[in-house]
Amino acid sequence: MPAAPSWNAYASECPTRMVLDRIADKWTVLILGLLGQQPWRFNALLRKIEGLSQKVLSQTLKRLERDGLVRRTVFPTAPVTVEYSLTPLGGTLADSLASLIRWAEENIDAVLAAQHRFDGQHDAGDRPA
Amino acid sequence: MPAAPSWNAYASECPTRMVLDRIADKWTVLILGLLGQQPWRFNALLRKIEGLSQKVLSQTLKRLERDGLVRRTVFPTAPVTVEYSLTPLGGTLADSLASLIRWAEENIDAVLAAQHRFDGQHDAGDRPA
DNA sequence: CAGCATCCTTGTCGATACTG
DNA sequence: CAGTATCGACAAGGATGCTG
Repeated sequence: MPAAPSWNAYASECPTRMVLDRIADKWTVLILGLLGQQPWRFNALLRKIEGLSQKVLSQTLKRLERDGLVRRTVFPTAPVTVEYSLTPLGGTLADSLASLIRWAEENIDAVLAAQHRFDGQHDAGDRPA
Repeated sequence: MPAAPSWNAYASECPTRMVLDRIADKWTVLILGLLGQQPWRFNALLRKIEGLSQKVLSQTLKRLERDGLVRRTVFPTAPVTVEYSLTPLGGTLADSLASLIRWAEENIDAVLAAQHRFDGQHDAGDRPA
């Protein structure tokens, strides 16, 4: 059934909501962004993505594996080596997410400028120091 | 300065992180997804996006306005009418986000199937009932 | 190396009530 | 209609320590 089942992400009980909630996540975007380039080992991801804890990395990878987006490959070396890579399904998503990262990096200047303008007018009430 | 300042979203203190954190948000994706089609009024958005509370909608819209992605237009009718629309900057992002929603709606079947397979093998330990 | 288990601190969000 | 204010519940996330 490649047909359009007309899922609707705007309906609260729609399963797409769950998926959207998962992929619309800062860490997921960054992780899949890296996996889109090449396979990575656990600790390599951890070092690459600053501010990410093992706990969250572990959780997120497990979820992504369960969702069929990431493949976990264990090499029976000593000590054990584990490699994470994209599945074909994950590959179709990684492109969209990479474009998000690119957007952020390309438009951060404009966003920062907009924030300054906004804070100048609406005299700072709730902004972080 | 259209040049590449080499921002890096993988550095924890990089401002792009903040932006990424904001746009990689379920509600932001859904909201900008709608605004990409046409302008919307506050309560219309609220009704359209099931499960979204006024508080979160209000917060999110304010942030998006501050980031220069959304324009808030007040019409001096009685009672006052407020319309939310995309700025040009927001427009460049809305396309990427719309593709995320589309991905979710198109691939939800594959994800659901993967979850079943996974849960069958790794005997359910942490899944929600 | 690649994790899991635990504690405990945040903040995020939903529900409710009130204002211009 | 378009919000703001307050409260309380819940869960995500960081820090730490331990395992195969």
